[in-house]
Amino acid sequence: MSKYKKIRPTESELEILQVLWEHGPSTVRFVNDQLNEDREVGYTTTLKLMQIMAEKELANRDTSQRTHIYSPAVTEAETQHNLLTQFVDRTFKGSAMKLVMQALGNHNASEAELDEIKALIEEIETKQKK
Amino acid sequence: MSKYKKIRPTESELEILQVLWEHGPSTVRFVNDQLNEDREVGYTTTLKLMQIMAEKELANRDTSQRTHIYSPAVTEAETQHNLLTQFVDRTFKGSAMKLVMQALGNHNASEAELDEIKALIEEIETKQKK
DNA sequence: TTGTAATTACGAACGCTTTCGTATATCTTT
DNA sequence: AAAGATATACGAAAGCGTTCGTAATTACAA
Repeated sequence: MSKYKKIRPTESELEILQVLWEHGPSTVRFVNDQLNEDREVGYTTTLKLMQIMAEKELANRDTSQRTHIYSPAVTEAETQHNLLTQFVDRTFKGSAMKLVMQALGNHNASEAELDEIKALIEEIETKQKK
Repeated sequence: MSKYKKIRPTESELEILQVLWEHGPSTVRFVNDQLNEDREVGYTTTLKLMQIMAEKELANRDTSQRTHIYSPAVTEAETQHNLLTQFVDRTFKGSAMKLVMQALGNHNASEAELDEIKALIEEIETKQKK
């Protein structure tokens, strides 16, 4: 886990990050349009949030043009990992296994997905054998 | 899933619930003492939170004595399930599998735990076969 | 009984996130 | 060039959770 940084985007920031992760570098206008497919958000609201995200270094912005371009400054994987760790600590008192059991038990998993998990378990076991 | 209710305890409320789940019906004094083993919290702070929790019906309180007794009004399992669902929606866009993969990949799992998961997968597969 | 301790009740303040109104600048269109 | 559209900047307010001071009440002890 390369550099240490506690990435803790808020709920709104996470929504925006998800747009950036999915679509790559984007304008405020574009992000706002995406958000508005789910719920109504004012343009300046999104703008403000993205400006804050730039300050916090959750996003980078290119201000060379009049219309600024924002890109994610954190990866989806590391953010998910951080949020997950935090969530597990809080809700499951640190027991990731309890969480996995809950998740597996409560959500419908396809055969393919279960196979994926089995493969992952195999892999972990192989590593541990050494 | 018996009654529908969106259980969304805040972080502080969750801490208190965890004390109630672990120790059963408790006084504010007791809960506050427990919390103070981890971090400093004022007595009236805890009191206030627990009063709010009673209002929100996250906890029940018995006011028949001068010193009120609080008990959890929600179970640990259903609360974890709700928080997990919400978290998965937010952070993994609803893909519980992605979450499981992250959790499995990033945390050290013992052989026994992996066996447990394999057993659970077996069980799910058997059910689906039908 | 009088004072001390413990408990509940209440309200206010603080911090953080979110929302948005308004001002200003820049581009586009006519 | 003027008008309208679009962008950023800024500040303030609203909402929510958390914290705590203070008052009022009840129990206990001297």
